[in-house]
Amino acid sequence: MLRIGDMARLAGVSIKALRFYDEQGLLRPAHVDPQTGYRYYAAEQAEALADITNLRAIDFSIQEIAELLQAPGPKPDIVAAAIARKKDELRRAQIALDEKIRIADLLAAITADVQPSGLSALRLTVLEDQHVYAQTKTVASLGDEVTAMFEAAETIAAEANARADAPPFLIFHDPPTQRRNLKVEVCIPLTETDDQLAAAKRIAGGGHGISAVYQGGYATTNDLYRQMTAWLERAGLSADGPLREIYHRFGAGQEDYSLPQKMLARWPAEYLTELLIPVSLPRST
Amino acid sequence: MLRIGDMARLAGVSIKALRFYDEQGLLRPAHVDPQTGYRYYAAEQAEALADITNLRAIDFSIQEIAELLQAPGPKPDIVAAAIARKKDELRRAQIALDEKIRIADLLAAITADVQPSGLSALRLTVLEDQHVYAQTKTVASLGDEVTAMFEAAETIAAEANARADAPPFLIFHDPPTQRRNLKVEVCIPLTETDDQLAAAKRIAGGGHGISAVYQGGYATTNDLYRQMTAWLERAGLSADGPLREIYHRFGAGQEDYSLPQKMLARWPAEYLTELLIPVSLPRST
DNA sequence: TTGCTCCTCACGTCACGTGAGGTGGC
DNA sequence: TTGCTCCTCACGTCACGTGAGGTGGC
Repeated sequence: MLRIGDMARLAGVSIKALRFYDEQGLLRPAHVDPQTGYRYYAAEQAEALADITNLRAIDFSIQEIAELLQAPGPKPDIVAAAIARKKDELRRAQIALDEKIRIADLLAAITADVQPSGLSALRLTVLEDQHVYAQTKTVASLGDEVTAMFEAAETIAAEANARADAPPFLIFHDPPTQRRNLKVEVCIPLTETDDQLAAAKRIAGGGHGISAVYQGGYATTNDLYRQMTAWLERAGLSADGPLREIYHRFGAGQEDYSLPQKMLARWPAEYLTELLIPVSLPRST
Repeated sequence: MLRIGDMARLAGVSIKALRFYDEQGLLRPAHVDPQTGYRYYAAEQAEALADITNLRAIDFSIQEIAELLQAPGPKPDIVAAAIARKKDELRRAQIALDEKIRIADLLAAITADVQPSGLSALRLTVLEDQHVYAQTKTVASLGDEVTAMFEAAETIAAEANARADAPPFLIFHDPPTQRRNLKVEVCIPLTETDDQLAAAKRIAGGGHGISAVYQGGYATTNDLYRQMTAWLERAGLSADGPLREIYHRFGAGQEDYSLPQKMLARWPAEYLTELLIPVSLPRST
């Protein structure tokens, strides 16, 4: 019989870890002295412990190991399948890590330029899947024509009772700096389940964007957009999709629909608008 | 002024996160209503929050961010340097992950063969740096000659008062299955600081090994060794260095030295011996 | 007025590490 | 006998998430 310290040294784990495995029921000592509480392990238990440390080395959790070792059926097959699944998990973690390194590069590139911390104002955004009601149109100019599109779209979404609790947005298929005849797409977020509406569609996420928020009327959109693209350019990055303008707080007619209070502003000074430029992450370096 | 929910939506964080940042002093609301405790944020605070979320996205801890934002000096430089350091950290994490995937492959390969869980008996070991007193010699056969080498080595280490609290081991520069004239190296672990002893040296770690522990006399060494190499071979792996036999519990003369009780056994049946075969991890797949 | 938003506790997470304070074993 | 080993609490970790139970605001 081995005392806990012997077992720990033999297996290269801490005494605390062995006590923890005992407590969790993962590896009970072969014998516990009822007087002293001393744990005694059989030499053969080193094998069970090896199972545990081997699996811990590839990020199996204690619970996963417990389930694995209790599972009925042929052990080697079950363990092999579990390792294969874990490997997939590790690969996904690797992809996530790689993405983080590329984001670090992106942030580093931006830092050089933007004030005051170097990062402020620009926020990295992860684009999510979205269900929207969408209408695309080439408008002579921004303004009333776009407002009318939003009013109509909100009304339709409200009638279908499918509006989600998220801000509407505008996709600029032409840059906003192009004053005349720009193709724009009005988008109203819908609850995920709805697919009754004809113009409902899904915008696939997965990518990243750089966004900035500003307060006030829409007169500043163009300036900010120009500044953002200048920053991106100097950072060696470029847009990877059309600009989105997201209306977090805005003025609305609400004749045939109504919006939650939090989205509404009485005066342009209270508008809250986000400009979002999709970007692709730099190559890993 | 924005309420906590508005701020959260705008920045893509949870309300709970904002309360936590407040509590941690990372981002205090511009105003807190003394009556209700309601937190109100200024729209400009969205920029400070963007800093936080940007840095969180690349695994900065809350504390790191707090230190970074408080640090004196030119922000963009400080932030850029911190991002560079974090990138190194992420790279190291990536290397560690890659290693785990390769270990998963190694374990999967072994699983197919070994009973009962498929992993038992074989334990993955990470080789550490070690300081040892070492003597190499070609012995006619294993047995008394090796024992004498250990006795002499223990005595010398004891005289130098440099013995570390770790088991002695033998390196087989020839396979143990070669019965006659094998080159072996006797190693006694030393405390790290000692370099007075002439035959003291450092064994560099960093690699991995596969090890198995057995109880009893040394007659079984060869059998187990053969079994282990057979397992490795069938798993498509091969040894990447000489076999080590590590004596966790053994018989010793102790004439001119003495060892801690835990290392000693009275009879061969109580011996505890580990066989360790260095292996290189499979290529990442 | 009625939901909706916000508030403050309090607890859970994960696999142990770090003491504190005390006893058993060779 | 004296260290050495072991024991059991109790608390900390990290960045929030998940309620519970209650109040403010439009």
